[in-house]
Amino acid sequence: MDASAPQPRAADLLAWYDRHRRVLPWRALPGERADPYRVWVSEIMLQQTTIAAVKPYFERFMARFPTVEALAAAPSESVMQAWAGLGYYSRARNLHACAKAVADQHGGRFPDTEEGLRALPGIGAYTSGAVAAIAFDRPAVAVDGNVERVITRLFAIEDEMPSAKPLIRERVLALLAHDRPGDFAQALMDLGATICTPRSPACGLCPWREPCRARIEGTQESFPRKAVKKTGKTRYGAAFVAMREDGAVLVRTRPAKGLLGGMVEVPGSDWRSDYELADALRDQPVAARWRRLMLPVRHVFTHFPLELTVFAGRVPLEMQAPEGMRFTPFNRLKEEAFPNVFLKALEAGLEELQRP
DNA sequence: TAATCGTGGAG
DNA sequence: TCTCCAAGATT
Repeated sequence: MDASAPQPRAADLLAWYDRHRRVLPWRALPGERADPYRVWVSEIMLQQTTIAAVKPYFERFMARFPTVEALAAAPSESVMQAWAGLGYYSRARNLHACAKAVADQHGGRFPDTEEGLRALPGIGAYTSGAVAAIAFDRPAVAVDGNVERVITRLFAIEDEMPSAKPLIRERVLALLAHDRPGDFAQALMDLGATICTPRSPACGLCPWREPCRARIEGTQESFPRKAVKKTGKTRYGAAFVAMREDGAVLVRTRPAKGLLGGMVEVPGSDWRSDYELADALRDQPVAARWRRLMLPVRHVFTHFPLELTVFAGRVPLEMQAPEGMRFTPFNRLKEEAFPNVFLKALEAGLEELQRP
């Protein structure tokens, strides 16, 4: 052990935070009280999602659903549409369920303890701690990817993720600034996001550069330790863009659970690694003279890549939508809760139909 | 414990 | 082009 290395102190982190804290739409200014509703919505949106991607969604969401009561009273289609494009759609379903629980069972006020928050849908170990600390200034720890990186470097924790999680929590709890728990939680995340970055961390600017074991040993970028994860096999499928003579397009809503659950799609086949394109017409939603697009739509999900072959066709005005499907007027397509993969397919299909 | 679950940007 | 990964939760 190197006896000359000092122990990390929360006070040094907070002093850095007071000078360098980021200004964010959901974050209260110094001295202001945080709004639990805004904090909660932001924390759900920020799960596995970058700040840059969240910002426009957050602003639109707040304008559309200003309070937890407004969100609870909204139809689910409206909530899913507001979330469309942001990904991980179970978050939106759980968010809506959580708003209803808060409105109906908690009088419109969020529980102000980690345990109370943890019992709500979509709120797990991280988010319960984050909301408790940030919105209610409770002495709770919020361990996200930033904190995992900062702490594993600070103490040179060799255990692979996610096995190291209990030890990380323990270390954060020992460091916690009990006089400023909310600021401490946000400071730890700001440090990870701006200084203690995954690659090329700015150790020279870090308030914890002296006590950091990894920096002392020169192994910063090797933390946190984690196993390499392998990507799944490519899946293939067909999607059909059927446009009626008046411009309306055939769509349907996906089942509530599973991949892209509760979102809207253009009809298509299952997605399988052994899908045979030669049999694609078996999967057509309605009979039509389909034009097959030469360039497939490529899309990458977390656990597998997808290649979607798009078929585009015109159908007569009197065509009835099959059971479970509907025609959406062209000028209302933008109001449908399409995930990006189906926006890509739709765009490709519509472009094809414009050609002579 | 290990899968599942989106998307876009950075290097 | 490819890999990583971003304020994770659920099953």
